Amino acid sequence: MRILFMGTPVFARTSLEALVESKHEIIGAYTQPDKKQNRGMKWISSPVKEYSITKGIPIFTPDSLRGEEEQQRILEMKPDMIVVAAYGKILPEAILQIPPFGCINVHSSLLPKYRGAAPIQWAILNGERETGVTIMHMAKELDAGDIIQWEKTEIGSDETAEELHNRLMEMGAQVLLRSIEAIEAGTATRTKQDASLSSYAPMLTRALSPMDFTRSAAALHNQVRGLYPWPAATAQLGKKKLKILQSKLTGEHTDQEPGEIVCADQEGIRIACGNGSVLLITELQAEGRKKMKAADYLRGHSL
RNA sequence: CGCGGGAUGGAGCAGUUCGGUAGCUCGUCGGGCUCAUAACCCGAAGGUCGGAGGUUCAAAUCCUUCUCCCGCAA
Repeated sequence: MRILFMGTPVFARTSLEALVESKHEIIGAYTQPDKKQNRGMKWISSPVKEYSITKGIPIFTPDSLRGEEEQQRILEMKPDMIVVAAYGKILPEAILQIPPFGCINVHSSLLPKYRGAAPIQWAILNGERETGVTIMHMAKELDAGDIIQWEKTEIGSDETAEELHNRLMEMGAQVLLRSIEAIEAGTATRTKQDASLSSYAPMLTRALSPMDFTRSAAALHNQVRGLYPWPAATAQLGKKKLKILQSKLTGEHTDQEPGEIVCADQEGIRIACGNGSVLLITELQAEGRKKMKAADYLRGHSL
C-alpha cells in the first residue's frame, strides 16, 4: 500500500516508524513547519520531520492544505491511503476524497469520548479508569469519523499523562497496522460514532495548573498526574509558587482547613484538601530549579 | 540576538550587595543512650565554591569569557 503520512509530535512519529518497518511504502510525510521556539528562540523541527530525514522520506510542511496547489500535489502522489496522527491541521474534504482506501486517523481515546487535542490528559483529569486508542476513517467533523478498530487499556491509579501517552503511542501504532491490514484484506468494519456520547478534550493551557485545595485530594491527584509533565499542576507553598509534579493519595483525614500543611517530612508534604482529605506531595519543582523530591526541597526551604 | 533564574562536600540550600581562615538542614561513617528505633547525644570524614583567563597582599565574592541546567514566553 502506498501510504502518505501526516503527523507532527513524537506520538505521530511512533506510528510512522511502525509503518516504515512494515511492508507498506511511505511515499511522503506531511508535518508542521519548523518553528522558532523554546529558550533562545531556536528553530525546531517536528519529530516526524527529524525522523523522516533519517529515512529519506519526502517531507512536506505547508502552512495550509486548503490551496489548490497542495491538493494537486497530493493527487499526483497517488496515495492508496493517507494516515494521520496528531498532525495539527484540518484536512479539507477535497483531500479526504483523494485516496481510494481513505484517510484514517489514530486517536488516543475511546471515541466518541474525548474528541480533540488532549484526550489522554483529559481522561486522567476526569479520573477515568480506562481509555484506549481508536483508528477511524476521517470525516469532515473533527474526530467524528467511522470507527475501524479500537483497543482499551486500564489507567493506573498513579499513572501520569506522560506514562499513559507513551503506552497509547505504542498501542496506537500496533492497532494502526492491524487496521490497515484489515482494510487491505477487505475485512475492516465501519462503526458509526454515537454522537450523543461524545465529549471534547480541548488543548491544555496553563490556566488549568493552579491547584484549588478545597477540591478533594482525589481530584487534585488527578490534576497532578493529568497535567504531568506539561503544563503541570502548580501551588503556592510557603512563599513560593511550585510545580507539583507527583502526589499520592494517603486516605488519611484531617481537621485542618484546605490548603494548610498537615505535615512535612521525609515522605513529602501532606496538605489538607476538601472534606478533610489529604494529598501527599512527593515531587515538585521550583522556578529555576530542577524537579526534586519534596523531601529534598524541605532540606533547603522552610514552609 | 525573545525575557529571566541557577551551577557551593552525596542531597537540598545560605553566603556574593560592602573581597579577608566555607556555613546550615539532611545523608554517610564511628561511638554513646535505649528492650528498640527512621528518635536523641557525642565525634569524624567529605568541597580545586561549573570551566578558563584577569584585577588584588588576598576572590565563592569584582571584571572578561566559555560550558551546562531550569522557569517564562512562543
